[in-house]
Amino acid sequence: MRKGELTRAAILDVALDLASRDGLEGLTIGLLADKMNMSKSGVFAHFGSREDLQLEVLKLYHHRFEQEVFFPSVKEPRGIQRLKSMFARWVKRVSVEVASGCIYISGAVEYDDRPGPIREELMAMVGAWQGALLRCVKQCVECGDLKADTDPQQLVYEMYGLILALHHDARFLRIPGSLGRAATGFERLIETYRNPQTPSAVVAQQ
Amino acid sequence: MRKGELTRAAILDVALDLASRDGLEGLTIGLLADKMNMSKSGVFAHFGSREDLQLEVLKLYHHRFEQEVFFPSVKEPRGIQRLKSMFARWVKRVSVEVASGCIYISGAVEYDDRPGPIREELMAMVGAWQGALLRCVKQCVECGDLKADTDPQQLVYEMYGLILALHHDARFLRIPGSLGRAATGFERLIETYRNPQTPSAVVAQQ
DNA sequence: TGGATAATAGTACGAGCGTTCGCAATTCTT
DNA sequence: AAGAATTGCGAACGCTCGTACTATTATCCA
Repeated sequence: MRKGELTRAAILDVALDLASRDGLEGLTIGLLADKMNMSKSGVFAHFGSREDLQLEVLKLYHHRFEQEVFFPSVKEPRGIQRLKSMFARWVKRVSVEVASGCIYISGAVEYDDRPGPIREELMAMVGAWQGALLRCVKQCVECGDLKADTDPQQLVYEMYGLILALHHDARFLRIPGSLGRAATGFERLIETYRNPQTPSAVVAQQ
Repeated sequence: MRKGELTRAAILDVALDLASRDGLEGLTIGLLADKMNMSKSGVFAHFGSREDLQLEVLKLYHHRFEQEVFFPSVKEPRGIQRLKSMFARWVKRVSVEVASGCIYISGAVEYDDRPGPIREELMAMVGAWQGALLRCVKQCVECGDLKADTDPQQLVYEMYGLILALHHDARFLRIPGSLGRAATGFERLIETYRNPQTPSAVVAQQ
């Protein structure tokens, strides 16, 4: 690996930290150069433009999210167990991000009315994650873990709400115990949609 | 009313629009002056600083929120009816803000890690609203509309999550039908916590 | 090890930011 | 209507931003 690629990776790593804290839109080349003990132009040269830098940071974040949340969960068997794993890892990740900030969430606010490639990329990523959740819920219905009349979109919507509330209450309002409330909310959610004819689901409930 | 106060109010009105769209941090005096067909210094003179302007915008938003959501709801009789009114008006307000943006929500992301008077003010306002919801839920428990073992904080948490998800899915992802999902989620929520020994609550359900 | 190539620093530019200040124009008051 | 007070404009300041260009230094490969 050449030196250039190495420093580029190091820059992106620091940039992800900064963007998590201040938002993608708050990410600035000057501050990034300071943190890297480099000149502005030295940092800039690794990316064609600030927007390219932001896109790379976004991709890096997505990659880490997949690595920490998605991939370990799809190793779990289909059904409620996998869904629980997805949510648990998601909560864990966000609860860590309570200190650093979640780019999917802050990005959703920053780019809800700012067209361009970053918005497109962000929408695609968040959409992909919601899509993965949706597929998992549908599998839960198919295999009988959840009621047949379950509305998958509705369930995903409410799961997302629990995570957003966690981010809001824990990171912004600094209310203690938010993590437990997310977990409690999820359990109640699952309980509502659980198929009473499948006691095996109860057993699978660790 | 003197002319100065009149233009000041007009400026704040436009500023609220801009801040809803671009966030409080994205609110800029130059753009505001353009929209007002005034000079930058002319606009600036009405406020001691940009931060003061932002604080005034925040207060104006809070006032409108109270006017549209809170005050009409406290006229409803205590209990589940008032809670339903609060949520319904809240949803209605946010669904309008899907086009313009909600400052409570965008502000929570913008100022989750930015200390200062704006964060303090914002936290106080959001805290006050959550406090009002909390009191209302407690009254629901006291008057028997909701189960005695209801955790009020938990219920408020989940209500907030439904609203955040609405803002996220409708404004950022532009998913149709999100409004209905918020309503459905709330109904399920109430159903879970409803006191089965109080059929009167079912009657009150419009 | 020497020459080609890549990586970084330095400087400068134009734009936009919040803010200051002095002056002109308008509005209010009596 | 005249004087006083308020209101708004225009220009300028210092700052930071992203970006372009040039020169110097470090790294890679034969």
